[in-house]
Amino acid sequence: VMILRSRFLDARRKRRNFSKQASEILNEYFYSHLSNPYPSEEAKEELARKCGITVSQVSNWFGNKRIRYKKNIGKAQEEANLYAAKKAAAAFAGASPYSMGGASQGT
Amino acid sequence: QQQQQQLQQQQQQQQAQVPTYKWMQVKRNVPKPVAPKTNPPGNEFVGSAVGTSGTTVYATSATGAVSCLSSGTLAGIPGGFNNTGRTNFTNKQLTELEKEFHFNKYLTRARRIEIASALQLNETQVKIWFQNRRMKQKKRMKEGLIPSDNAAGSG
DNA sequence: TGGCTATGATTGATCGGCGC
DNA sequence: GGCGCCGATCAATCATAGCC
Repeated sequence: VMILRSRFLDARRKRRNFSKQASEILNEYFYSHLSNPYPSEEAKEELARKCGITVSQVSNWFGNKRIRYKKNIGKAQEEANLYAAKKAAAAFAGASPYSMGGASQGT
Repeated sequence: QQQQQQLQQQQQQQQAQVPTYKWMQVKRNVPKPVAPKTNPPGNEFVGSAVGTSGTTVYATSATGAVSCLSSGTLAGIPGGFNNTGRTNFTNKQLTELEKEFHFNKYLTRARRIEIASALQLNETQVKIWFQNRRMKQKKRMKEGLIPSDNAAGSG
């Protein structure tokens, strides 16, 4: 048994949760694109940069998020409402902090 | 493709602000929820012929299931299925596949059959393994890792 | 310190598109 | 019309991080 285990006891072994900031960014994108949470390669790169993680990690995050979200359908998706509220609040402000559509070149 | 963007939230219920979108309903054709019947220790006949059609890789007959894993003997046991249908390759099988992979990243039909037979796996499983392997290598390349088996990680 | 949940990574297998 | 490959994704699982 351990033989099979040892096989990959090197990669997932050590891992760290993404920073709160990173999770925030990812969640913001996810819930602001809840209708189609499939970021393009470019969007992933952008997110990866913002979060300070790799593109693969972004892909993993969205993969996990989508699956886990589906599993929670039926339950109270507080997160969804939470970010929906935040989005609404942001709308009032007159800004769209969750618009990842165009590559905004902040200066 | 844009049309998809306009997905149709048909199941839109009075669900607060969280409607059900198409992607939430996406369901993949799970391989096989394993044989519902009980698998008493004794039957070791492994995966039968690979679906020539290609569509259904797994044995169309539920009896085609193999639960070698239950035996617990991992010393060279052919693909052990899980209760989810996911094949659990043994260390030996993986070793052989890796060796072949180092030899050549792509397999020929003939070679595939040989390996599949030697490892007691379906041709499709071997094919899929190689495909995933190639993708894995590409991914590692992007991360900056050396695909070579000679990974000298100093530090 | 021990149990439970949350979370990131891995991986066999599937989906859709492409070229031969 | 079928087959293999690619790229992305799914779905289940593993193993650890994090909290109480």
